[in-house]
Amino acid sequence: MSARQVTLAEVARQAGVSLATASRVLNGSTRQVSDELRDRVLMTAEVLGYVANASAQALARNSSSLVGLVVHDITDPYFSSIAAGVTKVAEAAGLVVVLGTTGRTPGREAELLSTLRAHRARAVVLAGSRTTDRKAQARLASEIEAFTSLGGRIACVSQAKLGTDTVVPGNRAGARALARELAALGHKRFAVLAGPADLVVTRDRLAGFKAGLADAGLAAPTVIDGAFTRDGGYDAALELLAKKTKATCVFAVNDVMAMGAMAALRERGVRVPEDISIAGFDDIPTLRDTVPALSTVRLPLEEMGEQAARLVLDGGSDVPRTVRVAGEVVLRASTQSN
Amino acid sequence: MSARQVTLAEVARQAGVSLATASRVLNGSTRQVSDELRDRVLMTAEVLGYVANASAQALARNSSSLVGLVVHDITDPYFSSIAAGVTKVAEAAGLVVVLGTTGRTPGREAELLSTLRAHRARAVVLAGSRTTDRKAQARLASEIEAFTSLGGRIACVSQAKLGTDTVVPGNRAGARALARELAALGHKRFAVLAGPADLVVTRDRLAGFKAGLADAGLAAPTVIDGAFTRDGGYDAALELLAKKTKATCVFAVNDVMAMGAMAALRERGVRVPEDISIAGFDDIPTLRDTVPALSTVRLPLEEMGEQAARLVLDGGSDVPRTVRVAGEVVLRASTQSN
DNA sequence: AGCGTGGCGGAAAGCGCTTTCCAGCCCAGC
DNA sequence: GCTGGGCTGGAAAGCGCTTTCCGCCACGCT
Repeated sequence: MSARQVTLAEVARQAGVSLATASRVLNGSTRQVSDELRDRVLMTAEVLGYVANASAQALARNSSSLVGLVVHDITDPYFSSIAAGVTKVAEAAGLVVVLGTTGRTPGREAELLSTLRAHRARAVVLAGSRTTDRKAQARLASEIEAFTSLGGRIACVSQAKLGTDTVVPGNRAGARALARELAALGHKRFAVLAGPADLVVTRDRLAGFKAGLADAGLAAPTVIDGAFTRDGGYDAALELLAKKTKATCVFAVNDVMAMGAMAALRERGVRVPEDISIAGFDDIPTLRDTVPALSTVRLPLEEMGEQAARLVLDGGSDVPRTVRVAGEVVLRASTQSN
Repeated sequence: MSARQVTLAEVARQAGVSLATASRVLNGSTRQVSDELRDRVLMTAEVLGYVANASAQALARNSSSLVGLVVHDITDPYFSSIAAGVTKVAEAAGLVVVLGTTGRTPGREAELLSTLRAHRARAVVLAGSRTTDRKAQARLASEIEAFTSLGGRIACVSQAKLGTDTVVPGNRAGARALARELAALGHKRFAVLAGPADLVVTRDRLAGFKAGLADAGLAAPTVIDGAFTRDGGYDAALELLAKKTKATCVFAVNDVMAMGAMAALRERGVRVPEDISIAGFDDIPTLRDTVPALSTVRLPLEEMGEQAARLVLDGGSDVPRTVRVAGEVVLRASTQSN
C-alpha cells in the first residue's frame, strides 16, 4: 500500500546532481542551470513520476498555492455561479481553491478564515456575508486583520469589509431602474419581499427600489421581510397574500426569493402575471427554465467571481479597490403592463 | 503588513516549556502533560492567537487535512448538491475541501488528482467521470494508483473506478421502475433523450428504461443522443420533434436534459403534458420550481455526497466497498395518462 | 538499602523543500 | 601573469512542526 513518495532528493541522486540544482530546474527559476544537467533532471523527474510536495514547498516558501472561497450555500445558484468564476480564474493561475460553506451560521466565517490562515492560503474570496451579531462581527474583523497581516489577500463580493478589495454590484441603481421600468408598465402599487434588514444587499436594493418609485411619483411599497432564501420568499409571499394589499406588482430582492414567492402564488391560485406581476434580482442561471420567465436585474455572477479572484490574485494594492458591475433590467413574462 | 506568524516555538518559550511539550498540549494527544504545564501552554497560545501552520503539520505528519472534490461543473445542481453533502461531512470532521472542476475536459481529472496528490490530500471524492478517450483513461488510472499507493483514499459517485469505493445510485432499477409506471399511465410509444453513449450512467438508465418497457410488453423507444447537459436536452428535443415520431412520452436520462427539452418543446408550442409527457432523473432541487413540475426518479443527491465522504474518511477497507442508494419514482405534473 | 518501573519533560532528528552562501572555473583587462 | 568578476554547482541552514529517544524523579517491591 503505502509506497513512499518520490522525493526531490531521490530525483537529484538519480540524476547525479545536487538537491539545489534539482530544485532550481524543477521549481525556482531564478538561476541558470546548464542544459545538460537540466535535461538530466527533467528526464529523471519524468521517469520517476516526481510531484513536488506542496506542503514542503509551502513551508519553505512561506506561502501556499491555496485560494479560499467562502460561501453560504453552494447549492444556491447565486453562489455556485460565483464559485464557478472563482475556480476558473484560480485554476488558470495554477492555484487550488478550497471551498468553505457557512450554512449562514454567524461565527462560521471567522472560523473558516482561521482555518484558511492555518493553511497559509494566499488569498480568500468572501462571497456573501452579514452584519448581524456584533461579537461575531468583531471576531471576523480580527480574523481578517490576522489574515491580511500575514500577507494574505481578501476580496469580498457584494459586501465590503474593512478595507478589503470588493466587487460590488449596482444594487441600488439596478433596483431603481427596475422600479422605473415597472412603473412605466403602469403599475401603481407595489410590494417588496425583502431579506433580513441587516443585510447590506437587502437594504441597498430596497432603497434603490423605493427611490425608483419615488422617481415615478409613486407611493412607497408595502415591505415584507423574510429570509434571503427560496423558502423565505415563499413565506413572505404567503404573508403578503394574507395582508390583502392592492399591490399589482411584487419585487423580491433576489431571484431565489422570487422563485419561492411564485411557488406560493401558484399554490394559492394567484396567476402570474395575469393577477400579479413579479420581478427578482440577480438573474441566476436556473431562471432560464422557469415558467413564466422571471423578470429580473441581470448580474454577471460568474464574471463577478472572476473579478474577485483577479483582485485577490494580481499583486494587490495598498488601498482597497472596488470593482463595480452594473445590473441590467431584463423584463420577461412574469411582469406585464397594468 | 507582513507580521510574522506566531509559532509553536514562541508559545513554548513564553510558556516556559519545551517545544515538545507545547506540541503535545496543542496537537498530538498521545502523551500526558501535567495540568500545570498544560494550562500554561493553553493560556499563552490563546493570548498569542496561535494557529498551527498546517503545511508544517502536514509535512511532519506526512498527511494533510485536505479532502479533494472533483466535479464537472459546480453550477450544475446535480454536482452542487453532492458538493454540499461532501463539504458537510468533511467540515464536520475538521477537514478542508478543495474543489476542482473539470469543465468536462478529458484530461483534467487526472491533472487535478495529481495536484491533489502534491498536496497530500488524504482523500478524494470523484463525482462524475467518463470513459471516453483511452489514453486519458489510462492516465487517470495511473494517477489513481499513484494517489492510493501514497495512502490516499478515493471514492467515486455513480461511476466505479478500478477498485475504489463507490456510491452507486440505482440507475437501472430506477429507470426500469419509471418505465413501468409510465407504461401504466397508458403510454405506448416512448422516446429517450440519452446522454453520450460512453457514459455508464447513460447506458444504465437507458438499459433500465428499455427493460421496464419490455416488462410492460411495449416496443423499444426511439433513442436520441445528446450532451449530458441542459443544452444537450434542448437540442435532443428539437431533433426528436424533427423526426416526427409518434412518441407520447419522453424520458430524458437526467433532469437538466429534461429541463432543456421542456424549454425546446415550449418554444415549439408543444404542450407538456397535454401533447407530450416528459420525465427526467435525479430530482435536482431546482425541480421544485419548474412548471409543470417534472416527473423524475428521486436520488438523495446531498446524502450521496455525504456517503461518499464517509466512505473516504472512515479508515477505509481493503476491498472496494459499494454503497447503493435507491431511486424513487416521483410522478408529477409533467406526465399524464394517455 | 537496592533496584526495577512508570510517568513526564526536553533534546534533537527529521519531514521535503527553498535559498543563501561559498567554491570553483573561465574569461577579460591591466 | 595576476586579479577581479560573472557563472554555475553544491553544502547547508533553515521553514514550523511531530515524534523518538533519553534522562530524571518518585515509587514500590524484595
